[in-house]
Amino acid sequence: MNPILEKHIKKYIQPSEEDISLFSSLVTFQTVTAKSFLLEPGNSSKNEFFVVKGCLKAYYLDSKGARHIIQFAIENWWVSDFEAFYKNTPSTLYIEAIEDSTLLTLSYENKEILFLKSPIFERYFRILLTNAFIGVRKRILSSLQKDATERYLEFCNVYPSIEHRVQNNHIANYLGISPESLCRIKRALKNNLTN
Amino acid sequence: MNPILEKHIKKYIQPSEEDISLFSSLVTFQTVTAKSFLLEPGNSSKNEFFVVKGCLKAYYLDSKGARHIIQFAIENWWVSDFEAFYKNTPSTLYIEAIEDSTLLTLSYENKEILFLKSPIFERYFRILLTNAFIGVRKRILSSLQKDATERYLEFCNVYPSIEHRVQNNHIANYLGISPESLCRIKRALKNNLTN
DNA sequence: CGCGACGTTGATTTGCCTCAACGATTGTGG
DNA sequence: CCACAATCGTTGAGGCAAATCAACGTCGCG
Repeated sequence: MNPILEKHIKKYIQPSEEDISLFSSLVTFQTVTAKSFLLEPGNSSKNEFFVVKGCLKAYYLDSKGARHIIQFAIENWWVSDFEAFYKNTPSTLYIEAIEDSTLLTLSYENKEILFLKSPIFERYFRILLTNAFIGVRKRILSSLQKDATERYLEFCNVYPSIEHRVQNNHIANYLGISPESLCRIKRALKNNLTN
Repeated sequence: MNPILEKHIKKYIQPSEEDISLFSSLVTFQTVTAKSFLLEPGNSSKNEFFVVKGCLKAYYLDSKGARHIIQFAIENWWVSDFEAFYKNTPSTLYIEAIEDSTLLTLSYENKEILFLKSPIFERYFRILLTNAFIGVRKRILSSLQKDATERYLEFCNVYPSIEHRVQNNHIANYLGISPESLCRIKRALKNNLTN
């Protein structure tokens, strides 16, 4: 078993040796270069990815072709197309590597096998999902009640390490503002610091 | 077991008779009048509520005292303060009945007992959470990429029944716009239809 | 070296908020 | 059951934050 994932699992549940080796046998190790696609609409492979090292982005294209980044994934994050994964609907999500990355891949079929043989992992994924849900709820609240500057500062707090790893227009896209606005926000903040 | 909840459960999993009667023994039946509070900050009782009949709203008050409705709950919805429920942090959420409602209440302690004795319900709640997560993600996308008119139309599609059950300013609050704006949006839409 | 992608800056426009006033509807006590 | 208050919905005027449009500088790369 990959030690990073094992450590992550043991933060939430206490699996037996057998549980761990079962999980280990069901995931596959993978290294990808920057700009590789792990998921594209039309590609029907249903996988969840655990980021051991590197950085990914998950985004949708809307009906006008505009891109909307919904999530970044760095070390210790799981990322997948939840909707396609659980609802058997065609995927509309792109998952793309921003940096050269090493990943563990868990297929839909293997996840079902995992749950059947070691139901303790239902709990693991339920807890992760709860945390993700709480985080997304917070993001809704801030998108509704906070202005762009506040949201940018919040982003910097939540993802201090990402801030220098992804380009400006990706962050602007995630925050739902234009790259020009983000640029002006950064300038205003810098001026405030030096005055 | 309440037939409405039993039907809801059986949409997602196949529990045994014993599972169902265990669940039934762990929830309590409750009727409340409109404007009753089911959860308030400071009230440390940790419960999840299943709406058998009626309508609730869940909202936060921010540091400036402004209210932000994060969720409506009607028939067949579960509602709770996820954050307090799972993280043992003090609750900052209000859950309030909009209509006279009948509810089933599941306490934190009983939910843990439920999971211990009938782990199949881990799966039930994991699936519900996944669906909720997908819904909240969609809401983020629309709050970031769509204007107020589009968000209102989306709301009407997602909650056609709620639209006439809750007052205008609640819907505006949920959408993150002012009641005045929502009023103007409705007028503009009506004019478009008649022209 | 030259091309393309990205970041920066300014000018203008736009969507929505805030404030204020007034009409409609609901709820309540006499 | 009516009268009045309180709450909610509607409309207009003015202001602000952020988008859009356009231009230019900079950096990395074939």
